[in-house]
Amino acid sequence: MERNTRQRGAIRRAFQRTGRPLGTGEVLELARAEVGGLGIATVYRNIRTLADEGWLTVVELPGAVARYEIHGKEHHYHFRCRQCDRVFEAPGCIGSLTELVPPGFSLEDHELVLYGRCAECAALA
Amino acid sequence: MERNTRQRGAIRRAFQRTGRPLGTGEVLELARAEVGGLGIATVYRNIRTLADEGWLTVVELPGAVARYEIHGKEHHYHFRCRQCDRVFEAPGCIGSLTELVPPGFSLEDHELVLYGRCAECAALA
DNA sequence: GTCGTTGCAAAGCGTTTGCAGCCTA
DNA sequence: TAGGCTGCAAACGCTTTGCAACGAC
Repeated sequence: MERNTRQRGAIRRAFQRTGRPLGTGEVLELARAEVGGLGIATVYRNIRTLADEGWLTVVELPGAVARYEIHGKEHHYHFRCRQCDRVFEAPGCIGSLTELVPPGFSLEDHELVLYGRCAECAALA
Repeated sequence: MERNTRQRGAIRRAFQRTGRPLGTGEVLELARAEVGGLGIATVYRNIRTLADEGWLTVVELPGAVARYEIHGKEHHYHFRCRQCDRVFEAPGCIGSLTELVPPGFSLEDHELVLYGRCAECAALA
């Protein structure tokens, strides 16, 4: 049976507070503000547990380490900042993709990744 | 100045002969057929060199190791078959994406990955 | 002969696992 | 009290780097 430890609570709150996909390093940093001696192995184990139980969704982007976000959000894409390397959500949905699908292929899903500068980094440049 | 070694030649030919994206392990295996003692570090270094000079293009897909293919293709997206796990090219380009970009963000590039069944697997199902 | 290149081994880096002790239920 | 959970450190797999020897030009 699953237990509610201080560590698991801190990790959950890290996702709830930021509202964007987080990598393990970001989770460790955020959750350590609450639980000082938190170890990276605990972050990995809890992320896996939370993903297995459906509380988290894995966000895999090309050439990047896996990130995770709370499951059950509206349809959205992801925007990856080339400067700070953070990932943000980009709500919305593009139209028909059928003209892109080769003949005979059956389309089930799609993932769109936007690259550029986030508002923070764009303002600094 | 760049030199034409047996190792580099074998690695180039591995790509030319197969005509599809290859990972480092596949390159090592194929090129070792020509150059027995070929080391994995040499494969990595040559792939980087060939990519830097524009002879290779990096193909990165979510949750997969990087692959490389000979440069010079038209603009295209990638279609990944969930059944046979092969990756295909999907020529074309979607229209405006500006309505997806959050306020203050600056869009530089985008990538679209389609998931589903390729013609071959769809026909079998 | 120069100096780019190679193979080996060691070092990184992100992730997983073994283990003894801790703590939630 | 039982056994899930934690932190530490070592193990992992993949990639990069240091280094002395090699070989293309």
